[in-house]
Amino acid sequence: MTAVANKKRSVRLPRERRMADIMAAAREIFCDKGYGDASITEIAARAQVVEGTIYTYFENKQDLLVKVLEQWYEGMLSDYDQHVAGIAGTRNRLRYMIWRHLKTVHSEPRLCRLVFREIRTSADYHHSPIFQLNKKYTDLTMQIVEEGIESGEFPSDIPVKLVRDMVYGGIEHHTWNYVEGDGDFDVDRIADTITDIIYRGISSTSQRPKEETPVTRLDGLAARLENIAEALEASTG
Amino acid sequence: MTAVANKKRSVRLPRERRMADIMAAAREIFCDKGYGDASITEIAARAQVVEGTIYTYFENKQDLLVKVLEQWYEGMLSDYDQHVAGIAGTRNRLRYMIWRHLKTVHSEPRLCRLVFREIRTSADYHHSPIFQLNKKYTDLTMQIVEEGIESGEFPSDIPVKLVRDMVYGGIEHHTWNYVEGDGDFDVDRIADTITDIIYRGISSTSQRPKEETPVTRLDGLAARLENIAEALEASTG
DNA sequence: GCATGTTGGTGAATATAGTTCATTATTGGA
DNA sequence: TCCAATAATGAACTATATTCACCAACATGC
Repeated sequence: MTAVANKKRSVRLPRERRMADIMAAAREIFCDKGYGDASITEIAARAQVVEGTIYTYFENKQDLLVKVLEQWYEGMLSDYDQHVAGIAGTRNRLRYMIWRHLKTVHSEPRLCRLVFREIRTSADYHHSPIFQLNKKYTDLTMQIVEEGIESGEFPSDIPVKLVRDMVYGGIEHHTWNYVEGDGDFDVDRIADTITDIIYRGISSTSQRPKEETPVTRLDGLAARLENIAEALEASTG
Repeated sequence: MTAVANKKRSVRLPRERRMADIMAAAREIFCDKGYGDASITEIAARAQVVEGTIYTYFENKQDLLVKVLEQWYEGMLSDYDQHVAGIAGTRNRLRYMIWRHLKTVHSEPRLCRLVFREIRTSADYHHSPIFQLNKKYTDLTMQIVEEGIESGEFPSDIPVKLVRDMVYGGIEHHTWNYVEGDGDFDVDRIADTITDIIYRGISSTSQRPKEETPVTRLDGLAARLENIAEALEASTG
C-alpha cells in the first residue's frame, strides 16, 4: 500500500501563485458550467487545494468570480485607448468600438456570458472595478459621438447615452444565442450594419420631418420609387 | 393558553384557488426581494400553506416564478394586436411598439426585472411559453419593418432582426438603472428618440455631397425618376 | 542549527436553503 | 354514514456554501 504517500501534503506556495492557481481553476470551471452549476468543491479539487483554502484568498464564491473576470477585463481593455487614437474620423472610430466589442463577444463567449448574466446583476455592481472598467470604455464611445457633434456631423441635441445603450444593448441582444452556445455571427458584417444604422440615425445630413423641404421630400420619394422599381423588376424578371 | 386554537387547520381549497393564492404570494415576494433572496418558506407563509403544499402545484421554485410571470405576460400582451391594427403608417406603428414596451417597463419594473435577469437566462427558456409570447410580439415589430420595406420606405436589404435587437436591447440597457430601482425615465421622450434614430437609420435616402445646391439636386432627382419610369414602363408594358 | 510565532492549509462541522415523502385528515361521492 | 382519493402537513433529507478549531510549514531571531 502507498498509504504513506497518500497522506496530506500541505505545501505553502507564495500568495500570488496560490491565488493564480485558484483563479485559473475557477475560470475553467465557471466557463464550462456557468456560475450556478460550478461548485467550490470542484474548483478546489482542480486547484489542488481544499474548500477552506479558497476562503483564505477570496471572500466567497461571488467574489472569486468577480476577481476572475476583473483580471480578464483588465488585460482585454488595456490597449483600447491607443488603438482608437490611431483611427481618424468619427465614423471609423465608432465602427472600431462596435467591431471591437463584437470581436470580444465572438472570441470569449463564455466569459462574456458570465459578465452579462451574473456580474452585472449583482447588487453592488455599480461599486465594482469591473463596472468602472466597463464605464471607461463605453464612455469612450460616447466621447466619439460628442466629437461628431463638435465636428457638425451630428446635431447637438442627440441623446448620447441612448446611442451608447442602443449600440451595446443591440449587440448584447443580437449575440444572445451565440453566447448561449447556439449559432454564430459575422463580426465584420454586423459591425458595418450597426455603424451604418447608428451613423445615419443620428447624422445631421438626413433631414428630419420637421425640417422637411420640397427638395428633401422629392429625394425621399425618389428613393422609395427606386426601391419599388427594384422590387418590381425582381418579381417580373 | 389557546393551544387548542393553534392546532393545525387543514382546509382543502379548490385547485384554482390554492394555486392563485400561492402565485399571488409568490409574485409579491419575488417582486420585493428578487428570485434569489425570496424563500419558499416565506412564500408558503404568506399564502398560508406549508412548504410541501407548494410542491403539489409547482415543480420547483423556478417553475413557480415562471408560472407567475407567464400569467402576467398573457394579460399584458393580450390587446397588442388590436392596438397596432388601429394605427396607420410604418413610423407610427413602430413608435407604438417602442412606446408600449417602454411603458410596460416603466409601470412594472419589478416584474420586468425578473424576466430580464432570471427567466431569460434559464437553460430551457427557448421552449417556454413566455419565450413564445415574447417572440410573438417582437415578431410584430419585425413585421412592421417588413411592411416599411414593401412600401419602399426602407431598402430591402436591411437586417430586420438586427433592428429588432437594437430596439429591445437599447431599451433594456437604457432602462437598466430604473429597473434596478434607481432613477426614472421619460417614456414618451425616449420612445420618440428611439423611433427617430431607427427610422432615419434604416430609411431609404441617397447619399449626397454637402455642396450640392437645390437645383443640381433636383436635376439629379429628375434623372433618377426618369430611370425609374423607364424601368417601370419596361416591366409593366 | 534550534526554538518559536505567524499564518497558510486542512477537513470536519455548521448553516441555509430547496426538495422529498411518509403520514394525517378533509371531502366528494357511493 | 362510510370510504377511497388525495390535498395538506411538517419533519427528514440533500446539496452547497461557508466557518472554524486545529495542525504544520516556513521565516525570523537567538
